[in-house]
Amino acid sequence: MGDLKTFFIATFNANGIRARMHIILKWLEKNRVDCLCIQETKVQDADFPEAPFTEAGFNVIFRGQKAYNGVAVISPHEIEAPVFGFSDGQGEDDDETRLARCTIKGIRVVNTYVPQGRAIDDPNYQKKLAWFARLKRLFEEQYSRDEPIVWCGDMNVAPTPLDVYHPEKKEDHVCYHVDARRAFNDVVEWGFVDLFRKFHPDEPKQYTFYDYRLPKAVERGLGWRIDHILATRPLAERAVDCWIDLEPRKWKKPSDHTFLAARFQG
DNA sequence: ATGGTAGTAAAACTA
Repeated sequence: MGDLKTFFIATFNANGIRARMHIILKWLEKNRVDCLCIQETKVQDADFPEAPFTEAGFNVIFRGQKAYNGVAVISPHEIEAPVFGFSDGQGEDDDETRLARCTIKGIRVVNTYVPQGRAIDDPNYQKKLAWFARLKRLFEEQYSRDEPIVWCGDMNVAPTPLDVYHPEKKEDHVCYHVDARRAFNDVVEWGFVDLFRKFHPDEPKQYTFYDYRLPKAVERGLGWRIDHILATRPLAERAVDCWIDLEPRKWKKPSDHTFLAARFQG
């Protein structure tokens, strides 16, 4: 159990948690996080590999479905007030397998796997834009920008031209299109600070996702920064670092995403 | 040129 004045959080799109257990457990051994948020667990709750986490001393909450989506939160501390989905009484689909919320060490954690959108002329893209708007409304109605909140996960948005390779060719991509960036930024502007950019304001080629289908994508720098950790301003003032950890990419059978971590102090 | 690989879970579908 760490000092109550520090908080260490990370986010990881596992792309199938059962195929990534060796990576997650090894990373947790090396990184004594207070909270790890996972997306794309791709497993229904009955088959979730809970025991390896509890045996290693972690609490875990999860909500998944067969083959797609799925979120989990792992912590050595008590995971208070877990809620899956928006629980806002607004949408027909509550998206419980894309949104996990809880409180850990007095910090409200929001873990999201934002819909990718498929294509800008696909109805799923409009659902993506609406998803961000619904999330913003959730923050407006159930949260305060003055309290310590961390919003993290796979946002499926590269916020600026610095955050994707060949941005000039990505204007019609669902993860870079102007409307997707605006929808994401609208939520950010409610009251969040992008912690990676707080510490690396102008660094190019800092990516969290490399498509499996592109040969030697990491070596060639063909990536996207679409996984993010954001904090409300009072909490962001306590942040001391935020970094992309590419080491797990060298381990066997890595995910197409990697770990993004942030540390708070004081 | 519109591919490519990976996970899930059992043939496509999603990313």
